[in-house]
Amino acid sequence: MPELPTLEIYKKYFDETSLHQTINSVRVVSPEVLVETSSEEIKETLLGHEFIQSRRYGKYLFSQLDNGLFLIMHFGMTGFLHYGSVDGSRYPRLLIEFSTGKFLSFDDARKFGKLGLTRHPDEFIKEKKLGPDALEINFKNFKEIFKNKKGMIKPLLLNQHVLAGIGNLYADEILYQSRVHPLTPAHMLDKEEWEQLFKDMKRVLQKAIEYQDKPEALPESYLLPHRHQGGKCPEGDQLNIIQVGGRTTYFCPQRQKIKH
DNA sequence: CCACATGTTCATTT
DNA sequence: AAAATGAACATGTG
Repeated sequence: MPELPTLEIYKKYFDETSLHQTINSVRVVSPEVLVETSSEEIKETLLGHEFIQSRRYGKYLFSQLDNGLFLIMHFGMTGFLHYGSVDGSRYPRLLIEFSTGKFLSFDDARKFGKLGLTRHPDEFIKEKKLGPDALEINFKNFKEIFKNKKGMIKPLLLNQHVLAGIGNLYADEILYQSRVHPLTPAHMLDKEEWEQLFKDMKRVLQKAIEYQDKPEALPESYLLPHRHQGGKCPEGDQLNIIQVGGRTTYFCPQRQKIKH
């Protein structure tokens, strides 16, 4: 489920389990997930060192080592971290063993995840042309990034170059909360709708983190618990399912009317 | 066997 | 440059 709230949970998990322990062994199980680095370089960088802190930006987690380098982690669609014994991880791609005998596994069945190294996360973020982080951005900048954008609102929310962190599920939730139709051209939204969208984006992301990124467990008044075939809007209408920018999109035709 | 999946990137076309 | 569309990536699940 790796969207921003997921990453926030992963960061907490990483910080609580994997800091300040010397790394005793490193196994790159699937070199295919490495970007601009090699198994050898990963080993050299990690071995004998320890993680001292981490930073989340959008859907990325940067884990800093005591040698100044950062392990970059992106979790794709099915990636997650597991700390403990090796058995707890079915599809390990990178296995780190600490001096305590415990393992940290970067697990990713589908291998859409990516691992890399950098000395400067800010440079990496710049090179990747990532937009502002959805949880950090203020309203002024939020308005600014959509200025002159003519595209549909949902693909823009999903575009990591515009705004970093929002994925398919929470994009649907944010638009639902804001009563904005996913196909609405960005320039059609008025000032009040932008304010609503900004407010709901923050609220949804924070709520998702509060609920441990379990979309199904959100309150009944949210879209996500009903986001499945045959699901109904809490207000009674049948949810519509359409494709937007190649992604499956759920919305309530009553709540979210297209403007024109 | 088929359809679908929380993400990103690239090619093609408008 | 922008924006829309579709495919590709690799693999599990229903």
